[in-house]
Amino acid sequence: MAERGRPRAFDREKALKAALRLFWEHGYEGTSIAELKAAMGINGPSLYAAFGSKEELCRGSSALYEREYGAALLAILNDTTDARAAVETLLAAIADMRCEDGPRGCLVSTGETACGPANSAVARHVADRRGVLRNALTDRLTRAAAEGDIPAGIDIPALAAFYTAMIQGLSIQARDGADAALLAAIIKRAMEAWPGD
Amino acid sequence: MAERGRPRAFDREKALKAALRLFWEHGYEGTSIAELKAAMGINGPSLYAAFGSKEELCRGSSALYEREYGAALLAILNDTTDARAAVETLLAAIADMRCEDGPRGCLVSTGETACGPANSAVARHVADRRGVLRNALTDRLTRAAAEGDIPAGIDIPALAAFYTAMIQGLSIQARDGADAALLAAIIKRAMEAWPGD
DNA sequence: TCTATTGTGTACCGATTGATACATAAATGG
DNA sequence: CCATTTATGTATCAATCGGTACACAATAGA
Repeated sequence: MAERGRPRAFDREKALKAALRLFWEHGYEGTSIAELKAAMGINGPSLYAAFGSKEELCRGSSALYEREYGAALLAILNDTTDARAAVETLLAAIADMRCEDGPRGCLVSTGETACGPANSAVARHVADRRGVLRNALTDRLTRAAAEGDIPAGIDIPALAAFYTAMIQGLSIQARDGADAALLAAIIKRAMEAWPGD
Repeated sequence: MAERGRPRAFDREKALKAALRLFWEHGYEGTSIAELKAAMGINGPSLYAAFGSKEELCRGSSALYEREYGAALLAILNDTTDARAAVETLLAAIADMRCEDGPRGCLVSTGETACGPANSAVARHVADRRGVLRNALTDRLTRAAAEGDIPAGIDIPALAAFYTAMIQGLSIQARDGADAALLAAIIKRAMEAWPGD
């Protein structure tokens, strides 16, 4: 059974991608519906019919971001055999993140750290995603400790928070335009803090 | 010769402080003139007569921030004899930053990383301030290398960028509500990356 | 007191914000 | 064909945005 009614004239995924790009570059409050409509190539009613509201559109973009960018980060973290290499490769991937030819750095790590009272729900959502990334790091490092990749007696949550902070700092500096060599040097230095080296 | 005309009925510095608090907590785009007027306890014409525009008010708040908060950070950095202690104390001060009972973390380090096209000048201004902090770190570490506090052959700009990234990560996590003990543990870990340890 | 100067309070400006009403177009199922 | 369902395009909504016109109040110098 196919879909009833007039078919949608635009590609939902492509439109979502255009929205993601705008939110990534300008933030939630810095992106207007007018700009979204233009970039997505659709008009108001189509946007609201397909996505509900600006906030729901943002959550949809966030979900797309997780699929298209976040998942790869978690895969690096979890699938790299050596824990140290996993973290180092993760940091390198963060430094290399970019939305097409647009904004650099991790959207979640720097996103909506401050916003107006009316949009606090969006800020909380992004902050929660930062928590997810930190939890993933914590889990991976806990596993590393169990596997002997990290010496006993190391404060794992603190170590995870440290590398989370690195991700956030790298993302800000990437967004500010730091060149790849500098980011690589930062990562090299960050790995000097790896326990037991 | 005293001032002519009707005297101002509000304390300019106090009003600026109230504005700073709002910008710190909600960011430039997340703060409306209506909220500023309410918090500053003045009406539109008084605000515009005294401060010019929202953007100029923000720059004024930024200048106040530098005097009230930034200067102390630079003092720690430059006046602490031992370079390692200077950096460690600086990081601790960042972790401890707070606007009264309001937002935590360094305003500049996390501020306006994304904003709408209309406000890009403000974003550039804040990004420039991040550059100032990084330059101050670079200068201090260059001095440390010259004084022998840091071994020869260390990439000083990279080391400065690393600790700048730490400041940014600490600021984000402080803003997100991380407790002081965790931030202290992050700093302890960050100092493990100090060259030559 | 008179004039000049500056700040305050009200009331309002055009523009933009996020979001819709309504008529019409395009598809499916019968 | 018709009825139903869904999408599009135009035109617009009330609310809020940053910013001001204007009348009046309060000071200083003459």
